[in-house]
Amino acid sequence: MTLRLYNTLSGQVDPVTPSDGKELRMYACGPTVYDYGHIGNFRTFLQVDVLRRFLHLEGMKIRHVMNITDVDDKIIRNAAAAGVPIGEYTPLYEKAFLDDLDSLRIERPEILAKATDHIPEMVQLVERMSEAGAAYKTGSAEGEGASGGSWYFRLAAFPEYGKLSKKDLEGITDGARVDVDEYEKDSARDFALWKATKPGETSWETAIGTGRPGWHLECSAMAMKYLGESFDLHAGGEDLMFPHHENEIAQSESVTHKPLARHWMHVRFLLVDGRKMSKSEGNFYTLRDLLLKGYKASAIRLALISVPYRHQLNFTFDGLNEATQAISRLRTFVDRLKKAELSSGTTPAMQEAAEKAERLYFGALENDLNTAEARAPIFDLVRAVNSALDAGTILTGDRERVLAVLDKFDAVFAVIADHDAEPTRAALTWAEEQGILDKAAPELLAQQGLSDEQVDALIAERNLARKQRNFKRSDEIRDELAAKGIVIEDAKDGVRWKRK
RNA sequence: GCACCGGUGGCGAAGUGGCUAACGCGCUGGUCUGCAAAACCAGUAUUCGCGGGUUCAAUUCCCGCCCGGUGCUCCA
Repeated sequence: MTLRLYNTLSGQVDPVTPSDGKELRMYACGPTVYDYGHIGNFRTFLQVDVLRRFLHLEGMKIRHVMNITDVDDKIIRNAAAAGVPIGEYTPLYEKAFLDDLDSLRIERPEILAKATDHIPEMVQLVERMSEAGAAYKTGSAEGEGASGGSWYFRLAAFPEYGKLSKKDLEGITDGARVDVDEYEKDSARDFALWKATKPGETSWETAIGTGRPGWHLECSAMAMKYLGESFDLHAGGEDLMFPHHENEIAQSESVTHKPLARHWMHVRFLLVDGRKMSKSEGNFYTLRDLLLKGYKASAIRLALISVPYRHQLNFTFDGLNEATQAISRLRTFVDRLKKAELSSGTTPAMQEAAEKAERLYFGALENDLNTAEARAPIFDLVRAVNSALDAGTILTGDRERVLAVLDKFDAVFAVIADHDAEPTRAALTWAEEQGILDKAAPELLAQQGLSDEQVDALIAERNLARKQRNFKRSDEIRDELAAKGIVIEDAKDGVRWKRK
């Protein structure tokens, strides 16, 4: 009954447990808010969401910290290009990021920590590293009252460097592909902790000089502030393993001499159409791009979580369509089951089917979050129950049991309960504000323009036509609605419709 | 170049040293329907990149090759 998760540090699948026996303390690297998030970003955040949702489902308490990097080179560059200070530039993208999390039903971490709110903690950490002989300052302005000068981490002071990514430092020659002595580093591989700034650049005046933090510093400082010097789990995209996480370890452990995190989880990158996603390849998609193309947030979520986190996911529009259909099947099923008229009682067959599905579902997720395997028993159950509904061999107690299993599925997958209207509407509103409404799918716009009342009116007209056996007119109406993304189902107990 | 991951039906994707190789999507036929849709049933991989080896037995282990991807540099 415990999640076992691959641990990059140990190289094996280890149980995930809170070291204090009460609350799991985890840190997951968040975004740099300089642009809108793309599906690659969200695959990682989504898989971390699957992790935390499953831990919750298994009854674990979590304290999850995520950083928001709101100062770095790209932000400074983009803000300068836009002609605004970074403090005016980043809030826009920070809000966009949080809105996108909501769209994808990614639960908010307990603590969101912004880099610029934690400069004192970072400065303090540099001071501790300096005392430990792991950090040094360079630059011509060195000396009393010096404001310039950058701080670097002295790799030579941390022999364990490379233990996470299993890199052999011996094999990496100094200066091989590193900027050569840009700031007079002792060793070319030493990394920046604190960057000296030129006059006019964004900077903070601190005890260690005037400048701005290096990227790796914030995560060490904030993780330790909120989670302690040693915590349970640290997660992020595979690219962060080296150098980012390796550097976090070096910064923290060189002063604490304790493992920063016991367990390290890394989410694999995705491909798009079989290639690495990049703007130059033309296969680069933000969440908003996809919503405007008419894909539902739930379908995007399912497509991005259905391949286990340690496997490369090949993202395609076929895959998105598949996810759309799969969700439709699940929602149609739940709807049907809830509305079915059943007699009271339970049947052994249904109870057993539900029990089996639940057992296999939990087993698959406990085994390194195998989301692909976890889906299978749920669909098996859906088929079995649909069959029973057809045959009339299911009772009210069975329904309760089956719905309870589906709830546990949705507690992690979060795709059955329909929250799709709002993200789509928000994306359209945003597109309008940006003046890019022409990028939206025509069907989407048509559907938005059709109110429930209008649909009901057309369906009433169609019902009348059908009663008069005027099938030509009734089919016309059905086609008309279909063109606007409305699907009609003539069931025994009446007509149902839904927005596609 | 060095290192790592993967190649399973039309597509996506699990899985295991030996029962009929999950599940989803798609497609074909049937039931139901005015026709559809939904749902159910049946069919859809004599076979798991190629070659060799280990084994009573390999898709699953080992070796080689081919192909795809990734890391070694900012990147989720």
